[in-house]
Amino acid sequence: MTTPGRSGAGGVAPAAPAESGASLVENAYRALKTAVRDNVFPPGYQGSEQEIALRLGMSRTPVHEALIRLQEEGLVRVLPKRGIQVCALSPDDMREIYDLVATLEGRAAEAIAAGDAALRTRALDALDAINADMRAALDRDDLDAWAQADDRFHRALVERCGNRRLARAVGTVMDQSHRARMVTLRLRVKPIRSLKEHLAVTAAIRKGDAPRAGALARAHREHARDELLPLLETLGMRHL
Amino acid sequence: MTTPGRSGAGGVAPAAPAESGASLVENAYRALKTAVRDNVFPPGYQGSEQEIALRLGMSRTPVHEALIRLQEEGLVRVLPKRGIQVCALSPDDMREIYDLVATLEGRAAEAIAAGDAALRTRALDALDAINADMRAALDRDDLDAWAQADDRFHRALVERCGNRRLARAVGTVMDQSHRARMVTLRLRVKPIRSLKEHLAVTAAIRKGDAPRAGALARAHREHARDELLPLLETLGMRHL
DNA sequence: GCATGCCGACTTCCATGCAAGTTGGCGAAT
DNA sequence: ATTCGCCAACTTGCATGGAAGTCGGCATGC
Repeated sequence: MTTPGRSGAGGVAPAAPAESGASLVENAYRALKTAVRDNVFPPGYQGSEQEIALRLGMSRTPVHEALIRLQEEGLVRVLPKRGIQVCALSPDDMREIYDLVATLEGRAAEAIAAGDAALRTRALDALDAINADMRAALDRDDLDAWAQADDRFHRALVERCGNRRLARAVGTVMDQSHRARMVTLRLRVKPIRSLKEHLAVTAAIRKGDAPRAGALARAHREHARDELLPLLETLGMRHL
Repeated sequence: MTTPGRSGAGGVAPAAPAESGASLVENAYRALKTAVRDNVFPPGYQGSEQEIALRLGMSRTPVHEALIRLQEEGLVRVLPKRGIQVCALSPDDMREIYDLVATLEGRAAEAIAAGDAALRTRALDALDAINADMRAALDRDDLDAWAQADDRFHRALVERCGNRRLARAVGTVMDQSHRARMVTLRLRVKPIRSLKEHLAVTAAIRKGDAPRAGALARAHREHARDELLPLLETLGMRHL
């Protein structure tokens, strides 16, 4: 029941910030996606469409449609007549995700390095700025700012490679794993190595050395995976 | 308008083969996907949810929900209050798709070649059988059978690499481009080269030479792209 | 005590109605 | 002849109600 009386208490989305320009389905989609990403919904199952609709102040229909989209993206599962469930990720899922992302970001770095001057220049401008931000965050020991810069670096890589479908594919699995990354963020050692590897990738792109840029970007994600997976196994995190 | 009077004429799905075990949404989803894949719907825009619902013998709701899924997969676009549109693919879209598929199938071949003996053996059994079928199809000059074997080879590659998300990502873009591939199938020269390259990939996997298997699989798709794209440009196919 | 069958509360599924928005064409004014 | 404005027909967005399915708990039989 979850005390529907006090709807504004601390629920999934406080009566919806709503982004009033969009449709209700869009609002529901964003609110639910954010809620899953930020671990407002734990990985286990949660509630019914009715309950969510109540909390978001709308009817069941737009919630239902938003859930279809989220299911398509692998964030939730709709059990035929039993409610909805937030997908949990096993270590094997994380392996899949890192493998896929390593491959695609490798290709993205390759494509940028091999691209024409205009593409490369614009990408490098963005990457340099992000690298500077990351260095500043490291100097301040600001872990959250570091994580944000890290996200931006990887996103810039795939969004500027000239292949929107590749960027979308990466985005989908990154959404799936966002929650897990946040959980493990503070468990890891100080991520000084990341900046170095980002700089190396950037340098290879600047030189136009496509194979090297690709290999470095791929290796970077593989390092992260090799650091993360044993940690998960050790902590016995079967699903998160 | 498309003469809604003669509903049984030769429409999208002849009163639905229906797969009675599933839900209406699932039926609508499959019927529409098949219709788009098989070019029953031309790339331009088509009709309204109402019309489709009529043809499939159901209400608007399940059709609407199926369309949401198809939109998420990039097959159709729902224009806010104006109806639905089947997505057309530009040559640049085809470039994106081939680039993405080359990358992912390359990685899949690599993973299989580097995988443990059991994985490799099972994959090789499947690939060998498919290669035999393709050879037989070529000997019979059966282009349709060749295309089917080609599809099966590439699907086997990604479905047996041990990464379901990779397989799904490939499947999504292959669905998008299926129609275009069918259109161009008969324009190309006799695809004797494909079999050779498939055999080379298979051999590299058998030897456990992962880098080579990956490079060959990647090159195979790049060859197909280099053969297809100029053809599209020449024929002035801006969208299909 | 333990297994079994039934029932009620809960869920999604789907049909339908109304509201709101867009478009194309017709008529009137210039 | 041309342009502008309005209106009717069409579209999806969303709410709601009934139908069908699933599960947990309770009563009943052993």
